[in-house]
Amino acid sequence: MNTKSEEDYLKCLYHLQQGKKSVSTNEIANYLSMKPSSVSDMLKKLAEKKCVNYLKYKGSLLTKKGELIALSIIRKHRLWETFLVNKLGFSWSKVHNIAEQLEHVNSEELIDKLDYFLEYPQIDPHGDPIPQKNGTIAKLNQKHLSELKHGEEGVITGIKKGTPSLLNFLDQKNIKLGDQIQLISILEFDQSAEVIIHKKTINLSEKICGNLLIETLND
Amino acid sequence: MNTKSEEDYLKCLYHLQQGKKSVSTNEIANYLSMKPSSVSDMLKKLAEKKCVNYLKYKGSLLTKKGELIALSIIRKHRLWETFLVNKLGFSWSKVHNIAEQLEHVNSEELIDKLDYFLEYPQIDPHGDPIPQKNGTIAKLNQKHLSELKHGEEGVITGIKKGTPSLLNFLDQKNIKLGDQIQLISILEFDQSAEVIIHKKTINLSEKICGNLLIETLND
DNA sequence: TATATTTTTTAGTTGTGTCTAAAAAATATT
DNA sequence: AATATTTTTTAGACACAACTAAAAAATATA
Repeated sequence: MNTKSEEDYLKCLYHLQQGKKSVSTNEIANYLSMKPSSVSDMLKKLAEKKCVNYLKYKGSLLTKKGELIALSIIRKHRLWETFLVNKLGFSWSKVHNIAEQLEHVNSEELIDKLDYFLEYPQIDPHGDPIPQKNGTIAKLNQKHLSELKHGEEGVITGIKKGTPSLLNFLDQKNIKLGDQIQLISILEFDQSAEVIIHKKTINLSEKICGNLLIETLND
Repeated sequence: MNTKSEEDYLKCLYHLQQGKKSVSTNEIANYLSMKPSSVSDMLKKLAEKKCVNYLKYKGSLLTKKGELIALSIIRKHRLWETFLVNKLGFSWSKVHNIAEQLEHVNSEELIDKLDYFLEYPQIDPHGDPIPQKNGTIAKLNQKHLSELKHGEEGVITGIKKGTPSLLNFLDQKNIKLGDQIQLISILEFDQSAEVIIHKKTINLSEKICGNLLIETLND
């Protein structure tokens, strides 16, 4: 078992190392709001536990073992966020701090049962993919709504130009960041989109489609 | 805010002090599987925080402040246990350790929303009353099923004589400890009981009634 | 009541995870 | 290449919450 602190470092390393060949001590300190000396200490400890490849003065990277632990914590974090939003009715933006605490609760059975209860979600309310139990994780890719294939679904994760009239429209339709959306078809005569959102089919104009950013699972 | 450790001591004191005028250091140490010296240290600390009335060599009792904190943690513990059993499908007996972790998650909004999601339960799956947000808590009283008033409901919290044939019967009907049960009426000619359990009405013989212990909220 | 036993507290130690300050290594500048 | 700057590590301190061992107080026993 790992302490809460160790788990925080592993998760932090996972996020920082994406697409890099090494993560510096200062980067970690900055990300976690700690002093570099504290980070050095912990890296030494995690290296001894074979969770991190750490070369003095050269930076760090997760080992396979460390990466799997990090992914299991990210999995817990994102499942709990999904629970908080979908079941308890929290808004998208208020769940992070609570999930930061819940992610450290230690029980494999709990997470298995939560996953089942949530019906094995693939994407969390922020549009980030939820790692599977075995550590696999889908790649992210954000597109315009109009770029989706017919039938493809995703999560609304951004609004390109947040003009008041657009925000008003979305508010009126109760469309929020984090909502699941599925493209049915693009109508040829005006390029407007038939979509399913909140289990209802509605039509969105070309202009609106172009301003909605959608996170999907596959290319 | 209080540390996990402080919360554990306050909760422990709440449980130990029921019906007593003081709790000894050794009792606490024994309950928490710690050494008396560690307990002395913590009692001094909690006394400084005005959570405990502590007289050297004489024992301890919670202050009103300490009691309210203890009740809020017990409230969280019992709401989470209810969630684990009623929503995630855990069995009655496996939820304690997980709830011990979840009870330390700190977010008032989380507990409010969980309470609503669970439809404001009054009793947890072990038949213990759930403290209200304001710190009030119902008294416990365990009765035989046949002692309930008509229409009264409670939770099955014990089986008087666990003979194999009775356990078999309960197993076959899928009746478990922690299940909610409501008495409709006692039939005069054989003293058998009409009850609602799992949303269905069934009849239980006098003998079975006499062996089921039910926790109810009121006298 | 004097002594023995039990309970409780105090004093000092340990491990974890943070910190500050100083030293060492790596990198940038002249 | 020598020096200055930045980054990183080491060394030592501190808070927390546990521990052991010894001292002190309370209680029981002879």
